[in-house]
Amino acid sequence: MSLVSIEPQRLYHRIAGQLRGLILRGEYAPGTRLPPERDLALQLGVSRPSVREALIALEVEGYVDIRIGSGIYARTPVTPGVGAMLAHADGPLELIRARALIEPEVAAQAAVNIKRAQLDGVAAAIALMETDARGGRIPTAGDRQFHVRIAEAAGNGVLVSVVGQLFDGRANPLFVKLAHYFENPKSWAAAIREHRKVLDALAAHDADAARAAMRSHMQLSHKRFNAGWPAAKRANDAATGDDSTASLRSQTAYAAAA
Amino acid sequence: MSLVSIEPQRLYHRIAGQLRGLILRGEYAPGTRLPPERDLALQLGVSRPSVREALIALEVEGYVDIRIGSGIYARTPVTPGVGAMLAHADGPLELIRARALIEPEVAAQAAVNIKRAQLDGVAAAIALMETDARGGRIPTAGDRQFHVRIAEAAGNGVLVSVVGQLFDGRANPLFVKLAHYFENPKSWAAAIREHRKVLDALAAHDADAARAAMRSHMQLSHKRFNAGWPAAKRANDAATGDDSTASLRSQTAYAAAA
DNA sequence: ATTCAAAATTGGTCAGACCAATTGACCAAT
DNA sequence: ATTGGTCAATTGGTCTGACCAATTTTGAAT
Repeated sequence: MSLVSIEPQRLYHRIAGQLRGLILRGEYAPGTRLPPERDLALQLGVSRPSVREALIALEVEGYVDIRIGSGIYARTPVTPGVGAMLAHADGPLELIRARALIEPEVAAQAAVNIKRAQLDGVAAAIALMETDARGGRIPTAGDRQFHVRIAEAAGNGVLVSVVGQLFDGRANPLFVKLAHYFENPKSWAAAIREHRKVLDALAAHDADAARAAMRSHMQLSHKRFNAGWPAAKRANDAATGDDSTASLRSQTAYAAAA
Repeated sequence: MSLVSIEPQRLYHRIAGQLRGLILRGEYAPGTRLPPERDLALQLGVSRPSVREALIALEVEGYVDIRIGSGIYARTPVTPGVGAMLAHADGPLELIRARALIEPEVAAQAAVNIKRAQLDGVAAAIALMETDARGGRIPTAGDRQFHVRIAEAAGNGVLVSVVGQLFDGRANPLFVKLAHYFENPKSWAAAIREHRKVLDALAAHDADAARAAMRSHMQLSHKRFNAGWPAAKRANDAATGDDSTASLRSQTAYAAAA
């Protein structure tokens, strides 16, 4: 069951990925206007309908506002509840520790309930990560799908919501700005390997194995982030001219924006 | 301020709305295939690009899976957001089941980290419940304190937020309206007894015992609610003049509002 | 300097075409 | 009978080019 179907990348998805990255990275700051559809198509070397499809996806996700006759405006998506969570949060590491506590139990529950179609859905999420990673893109979409679909398989909508919200904690500016210290082809490859272990346990309906695999994945994730954290923290402090309270301030800024 | 700026409904939005309704209403059951894009365009009297834009929006929202060369398949939508957590008929029960999965782990973590002052805080929360209950008041405040303070003792702000949000699910109208079917002096006395068991385990820094005690509390809570549920459901249906399809309708209503 | 209508810009929609992946029918070889 | 391959039909993916509608900008008239 380590074989997963390959999922062809549709153009709109890749375009949306690029633009989403630019927005999260601040190249298109919230409120600013993006280039016109026609220019984007030209710059990206694709047709205007493809750009439009990507923009509609981003609009649904809340990353842009589209105003007829005026233009496309960047936005930072507001996921309900996340702001409140991160108001207390001490950064990405705390977020991951919380997930490390919750998601293994979710996976264990999912292992019991999961249906064939849901298993395929999880496999597809991993496949999406692979194609994105192989294409040099950050496979966040597939990563989110993986975790959320497992929560769905657990058969509890509340858990789906919680897992989704926790994942979306990545949208936190501090997290995003420092992401490239942790996210690289090697770390993503490791994450994909760990995901596959979870999938195997789910396929075997082995709750204990699923719990262990997910816990391992979270702990290794924590380790990866932790390794890059000091450097990232230094860079962040230097960039903001701030001292040790950097994380607190940017948290406040986020809460105010939300 | 009864004037509201009219947002020009873009075509793809209206198309997506129709299709979303059909999927939620079961006309396109999950897993079944929708008509080809070309047919949809014909039936709706719009162009194929517009249909495609609608489908991409629905795909991002999770209502359909699009498979190249094969077709468009309806999917059971994911319901994000805290408010959406309780959009199901067995909302309160599902909420408790989610807490039963998460909070035992939180308690186990808290047992390891908890400090003397925090222990006193948890004890105070139980005391508050007692005085409220003895005075004939509903001891929700102390109940919330109990659960949130344990999360605080776990030393993770994200968990504090999650536990708090889940507890506040009680604020849901459906939950509130039916609460008096489950909440009575006897059930509160039982809850207080169970809380005290958790407190003992925390004081002993016994993670396993804390996990077990919290799990037991949640399971018994679930049992109490479950026992009163049929009667509550009947009363609710009668009050709303509804029949057995109440749950389905309220789901649809929610989705339409969102 | 202000006003306001024309022009330019920009998103919204459409039509038709061709490509690519999937599917199913049919046939040949084992 | 089963397996494997081929081919045509189906279906989604993308592109080109065009025109419409709303907004913004421009610039002339006042």
